[in-house]
Amino acid sequence: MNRVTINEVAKRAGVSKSTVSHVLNKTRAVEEPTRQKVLKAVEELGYRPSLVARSLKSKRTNTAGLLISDVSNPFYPDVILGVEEVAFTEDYSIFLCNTNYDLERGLKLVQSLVDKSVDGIMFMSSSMSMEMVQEAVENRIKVVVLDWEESNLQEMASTITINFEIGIQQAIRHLVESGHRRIAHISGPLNLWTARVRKNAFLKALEQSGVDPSQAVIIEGDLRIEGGRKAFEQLIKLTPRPTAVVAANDLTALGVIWAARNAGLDLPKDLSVVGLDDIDLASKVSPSLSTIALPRREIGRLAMRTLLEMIAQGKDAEKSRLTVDTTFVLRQSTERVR
Amino acid sequence: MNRVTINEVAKRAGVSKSTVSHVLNKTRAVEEPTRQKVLKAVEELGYRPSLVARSLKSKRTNTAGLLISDVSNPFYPDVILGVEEVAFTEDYSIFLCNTNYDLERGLKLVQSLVDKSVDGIMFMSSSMSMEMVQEAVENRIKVVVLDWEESNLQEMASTITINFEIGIQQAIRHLVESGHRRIAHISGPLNLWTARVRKNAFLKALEQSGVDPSQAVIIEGDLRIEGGRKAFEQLIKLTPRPTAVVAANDLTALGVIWAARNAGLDLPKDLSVVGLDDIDLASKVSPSLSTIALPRREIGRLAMRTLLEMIAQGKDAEKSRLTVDTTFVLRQSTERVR
DNA sequence: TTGAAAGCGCTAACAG
DNA sequence: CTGTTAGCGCTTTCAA
Repeated sequence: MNRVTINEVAKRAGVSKSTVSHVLNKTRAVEEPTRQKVLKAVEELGYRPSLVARSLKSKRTNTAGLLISDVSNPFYPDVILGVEEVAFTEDYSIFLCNTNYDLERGLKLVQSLVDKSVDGIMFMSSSMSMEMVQEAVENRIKVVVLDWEESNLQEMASTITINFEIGIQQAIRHLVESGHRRIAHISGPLNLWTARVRKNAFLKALEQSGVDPSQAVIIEGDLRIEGGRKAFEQLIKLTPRPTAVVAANDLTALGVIWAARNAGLDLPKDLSVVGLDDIDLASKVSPSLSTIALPRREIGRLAMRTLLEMIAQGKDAEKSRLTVDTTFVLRQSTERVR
Repeated sequence: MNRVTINEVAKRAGVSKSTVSHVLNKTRAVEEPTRQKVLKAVEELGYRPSLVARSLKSKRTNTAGLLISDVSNPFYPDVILGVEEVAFTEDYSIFLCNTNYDLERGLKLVQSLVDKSVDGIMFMSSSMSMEMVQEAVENRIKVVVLDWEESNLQEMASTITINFEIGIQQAIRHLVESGHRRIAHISGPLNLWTARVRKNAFLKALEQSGVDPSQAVIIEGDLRIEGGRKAFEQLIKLTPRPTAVVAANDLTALGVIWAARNAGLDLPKDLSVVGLDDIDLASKVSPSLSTIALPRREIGRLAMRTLLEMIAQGKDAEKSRLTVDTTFVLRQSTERVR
């Protein structure tokens, strides 16, 4: 009734347990007859090696942590699927951790992953601190960080950077070509690095399209629907009112759209809205959302692949610098200004 | 640079490692001065016990698996949050596994969880097999199953059952009172137990509201948007055409709504649609979706709590039978028939 | 009140 | 080619 161990297999096969270990791991040559005896015993007893025992010895657990802000943020599910897709092929299991946008909670989660000796951690929460990364690295845990930058991060972790500039540029160019001049931006919380990056890309894109960025309206949101709603309340009071708004993510954009509709505006006639992320929903709401798409699933795959490479390299694994591009997707929430 | 072990702590504190272990786990009385020495050494060295070593001895890993169909199905994120909420308080980490609606993949994932000696598994995928449950139970792993029933499941696992009848009844009653008589149902794949349960609840509710269930139209969907679209294609061809449809889940309902809109129907005037799940989206699309709500987050909490109880009880833990209720939520996708 | 020592189930270096 | 043995880092008897 108890889990069968390597000893019982060895006994049944009439060999030593090291032989059993070796045939199972193909780690040294074994005479065919002996091999067969072992395999037979394994089969008959239904033996499955205990990974925790193996981990104690080998210092590898075949597990990795994935730290995200909040699964119910539609940005993440596809990323998770990408991670799992490659994890599965390598027999890795993924600990999913939601920081709930809370730094303290995030740190506790990381510590718990460290205690469990995961082989690596993918940091994808927007709430990040160097402390978390250090905690991992000091314990020889490989780290991949999505879309974050800090002076001394580079030497500790691989990074995946999202090139927002390119997609945002396309979006702004489209808006300007459609006659928009007063274009507002609803950013994420500006204490987040990634929010600042997007904001700066926005300003830069304005300039490149010949619009004076110093006049641009920036409203700080929270990357959620509610923030979009609130931002709209401010937006509506401005004179002259912006004719277009580029939000830091799709949820914010949807918040704007729904608030605008509640306020009796006719979208996109009265206001053009651009999101960012291209979550599933974006193509399905009405009006469908023009947005800046990013390859979420591919990001997940890349992150896990990168982690596996670092793990395979061991000790002083190289840190890779990856970049993924974004693209403007034109739908119905943007229109030529009248 | 290497992880510090209990031995180094013992040496530094000038005590035996068993003493260190005991003060850390408060598992036997220790003289205050000795205790302080140990604590000091722990502090100075930044010692953190290795959970994998501990697990090898104690047979508990403080990890659990959560098997779902697919994170990008909006039913799951809230459930996950509920699970994690209680897991976090007990220092449990959760392996998230997506079966992708694939039985074979599901079994492999379960085996991998078994190999990693998780303390428990929560089965919440719609693609289930007894083989998976057995695989877990045979290895003394505690099991909680959501919304599934099989003759011999009861003795192996705790179950959480969703009482669909109550919510579906409310929905049907509302439709009938609004004048609907030709009410169709788009079910999930009828090889799934839970799809059959909902279908039967639908038929029963019709009868209770005085509509002949033998005349009812049932179309099989796939619990996804695409299935809803396809079902609509069939629906539209029927004469007489149903005036209302109750879908097996919200995604299906949305598929119907969007297909109907594409086909030029005016909703809800031309067709009343009821979903099931009350995903976030339901309240936000237009027209907003009348639906049968279920307490997703609470389900997650309950599942994890149940699992923890079983784990705490050990050996012959009691299996609990829980039920959660559903409720009809009236929004704009249903209307009085004309 | 504390320590020594025997494992938990594996892997791998060493010997034969 | 195979077996013996020494750990991995803990917990927990058993003795002192």
